[in-house]
Amino acid sequence: MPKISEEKRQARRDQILAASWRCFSRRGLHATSMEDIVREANLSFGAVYLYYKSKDELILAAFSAAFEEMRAPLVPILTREEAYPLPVLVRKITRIITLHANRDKLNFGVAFLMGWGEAQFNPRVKELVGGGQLLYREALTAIVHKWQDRGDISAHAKPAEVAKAMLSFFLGFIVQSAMIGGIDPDTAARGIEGLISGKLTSRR
Amino acid sequence: MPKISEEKRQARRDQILAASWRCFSRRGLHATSMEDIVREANLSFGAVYLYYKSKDELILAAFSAAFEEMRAPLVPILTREEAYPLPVLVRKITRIITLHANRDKLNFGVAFLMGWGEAQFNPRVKELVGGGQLLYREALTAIVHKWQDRGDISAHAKPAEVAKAMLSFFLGFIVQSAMIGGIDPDTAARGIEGLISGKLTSRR
Amino acid sequence: MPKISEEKRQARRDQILAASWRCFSRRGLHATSMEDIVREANLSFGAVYLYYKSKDELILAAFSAAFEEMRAPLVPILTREEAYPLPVLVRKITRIITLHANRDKLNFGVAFLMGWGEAQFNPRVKELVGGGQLLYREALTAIVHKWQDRGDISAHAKPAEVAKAMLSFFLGFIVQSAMIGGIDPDTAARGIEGLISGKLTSRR
Amino acid sequence: MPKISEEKRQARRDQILAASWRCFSRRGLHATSMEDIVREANLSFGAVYLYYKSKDELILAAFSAAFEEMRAPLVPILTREEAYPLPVLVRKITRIITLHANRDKLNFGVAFLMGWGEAQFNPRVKELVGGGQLLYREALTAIVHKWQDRGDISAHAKPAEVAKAMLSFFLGFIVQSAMIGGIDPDTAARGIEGLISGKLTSRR
DNA sequence: GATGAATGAGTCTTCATTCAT
DNA sequence: AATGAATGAAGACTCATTCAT
Repeated sequence: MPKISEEKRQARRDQILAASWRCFSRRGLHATSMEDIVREANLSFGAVYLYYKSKDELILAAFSAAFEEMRAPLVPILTREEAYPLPVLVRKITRIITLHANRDKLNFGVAFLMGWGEAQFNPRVKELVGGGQLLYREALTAIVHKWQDRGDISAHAKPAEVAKAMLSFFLGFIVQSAMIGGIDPDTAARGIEGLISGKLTSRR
Repeated sequence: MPKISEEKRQARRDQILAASWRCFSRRGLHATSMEDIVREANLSFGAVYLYYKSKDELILAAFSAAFEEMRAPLVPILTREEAYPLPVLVRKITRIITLHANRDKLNFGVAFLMGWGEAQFNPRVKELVGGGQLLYREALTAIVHKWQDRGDISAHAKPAEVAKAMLSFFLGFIVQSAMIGGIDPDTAARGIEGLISGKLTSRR
Repeated sequence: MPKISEEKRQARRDQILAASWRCFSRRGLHATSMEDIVREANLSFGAVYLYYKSKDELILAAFSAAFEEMRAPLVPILTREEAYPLPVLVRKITRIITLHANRDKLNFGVAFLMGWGEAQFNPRVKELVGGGQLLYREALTAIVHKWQDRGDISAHAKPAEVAKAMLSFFLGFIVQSAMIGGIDPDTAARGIEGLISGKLTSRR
Repeated sequence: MPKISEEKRQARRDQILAASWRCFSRRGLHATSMEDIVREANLSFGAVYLYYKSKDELILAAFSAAFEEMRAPLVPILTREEAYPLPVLVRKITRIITLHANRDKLNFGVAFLMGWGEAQFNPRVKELVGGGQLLYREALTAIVHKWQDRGDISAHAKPAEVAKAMLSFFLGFIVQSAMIGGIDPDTAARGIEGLISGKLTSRR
């Protein structure tokens, strides 16, 4: 059987994935039918099923690609030898999130919330997305360590806990952007800056 | 006149809503069929449709009730005359979120992500949930004002921006809890405390 | 059991029938639900079923009453001692049909076609309506006899056949009025007059 | 490329339409379920919906085809250069109606009344069927003109009115045949002949 | 490799009728 | 007599997936 060349094959997969995202971001996962995708990709049912063996497979591949794409530009920021100070970090990361959410003229912000919603009842998506979040959490923990070493934050703070707080902040930025808007990288950075500007610390 | 009493009627509505939530939190919105709900409520199709005129109506009512239930205990905390200091506020709010997410032996944490996912393509749910978030944002803005008045945070910070940062944090707490866990009210409070413990304010 | 008085009972039946016709003529037989009728009559399900034991019963009663109502004014015209000449007869009968079709501000013309359509698969309605038509045919036959006796038409014509032709004409008047309009009693009378104005008779 | 050929496609549509008519003429429009049609056509639900996108579409297509089929043999008779005399015209037209009503071993006479009944509350069917009737009316008007030119009927008669009277007669023939019978092309022709055999013209 | 017609279980929803009160 | 909440079978339609060509 004269198999198609590997590049051709990958190109087809990409074409299908791209079409899928256009559909998914337009109508949502469940409202998108395989027919929608087939049409959007200008392909046939048979062709799509040749490359992805089920709709679930396609959904998984779509989220995998999407989160992978966003991970790429984040890595250098998160692993930078000299950790960025908090407000800078916030601005840089939220900017990447925002860029990613609006790439390709797509309303891609929905993708995150769509993915999290799907993850609640789709173990494979949950593992995929959750796995990514765990990695971000670790990267943030490393940053907090550097801050502590550098004396930027209290030596008593537990890096893992601070990282969790930070991760929350970034995830929430995504939710807030998609749900009610009114927040952008600069706003977020200044907001965080304001938050840490005082000494509310203890008193409790 | 066997016209049912208003209480009886409300009881039925509650019964159906409760059954719906059991189904929704078990299988998700779209994977739950009307038949699932009908069975779970020990009722007939006709009876359910007597109280809610469509599945969409039921979904909307379900989210409306759920968010309302959480709003109730949140209000006194957010509107307290003397604003709580940040870490205390964080602990109190995240505790309510956590309690709410685990009430009735339900895995209710999924409800939030489910709702946000649904909201992306369901305008009525979006309005409902988004409207709630806007109110929380305003309440948080008022708190930041009090902090500023009290000298807890810099007079230069814009309350609206700080509130947005805080709202992000709470929303992200929900995401993180549901997706990867490892975070609880105490962890969150200490994490935030650690974050503001330094003087990273930097001029970038 | 203190049965309701007979008049009261009849009044209720009439009230239900009137409501039914309002619904039927608005939406058609099948698109009208029992609930529509119940609401239109300002009654309860139980009440309606107390007087008519099924929707079919109600449909039958409705047609029965409707055709009865139209039969009343037709009888004196059809049984008049001295038979009206054809154009006069046509004008009088079509006028009654038209009046009947528009009584009570109802678009009642639909009732005929509705009834005939229903009759095709509802034997009881067919018998009811068909029975009426047979009677009209007989009455028309008697008229033709008088015409023949009087010398108005050829002695060779068979009265039964001429009556059938006339009945066709009246039934078709109903169809044409309801479907495309453009015909009224005067038009019909003049049309028939024109038709018989020549001597196309034979030649064949 | 297994894209089905246009003939194959048309054959399938015809197969479905034929099955539909068998069902419709057996049980009526509303009593026929899509499942009935699916079974009668020996196809699957999906297949039927592949060719007709809703039951309404199918109903419309069915009537469209049915009325088209009858229109074909009627046209040459109605547009004949030398207009047939009335009794001949009546015999020829009613014969076609009768043939059409009994084609394919179907009780197809019901189709007309079914269609008119449906038309009362189905605008698209009304337009379809009504449009056809208007065309027949015009064709009949043209015939009456020829009769007048030829001196067959009075020059004072208005052709349009006479045509309306004639159309009524044909439509009524359909009703009478389906409802009570006892009428056939010969009877109809002789009946009309008898009707015009006199000089009832009278001035009322 | 590629096609798209075909499948049929599953979805939401309606509605005539009943019956406890 | 009268009420209207409740029933549940039946209806129209969708859509992920397969497979003959």
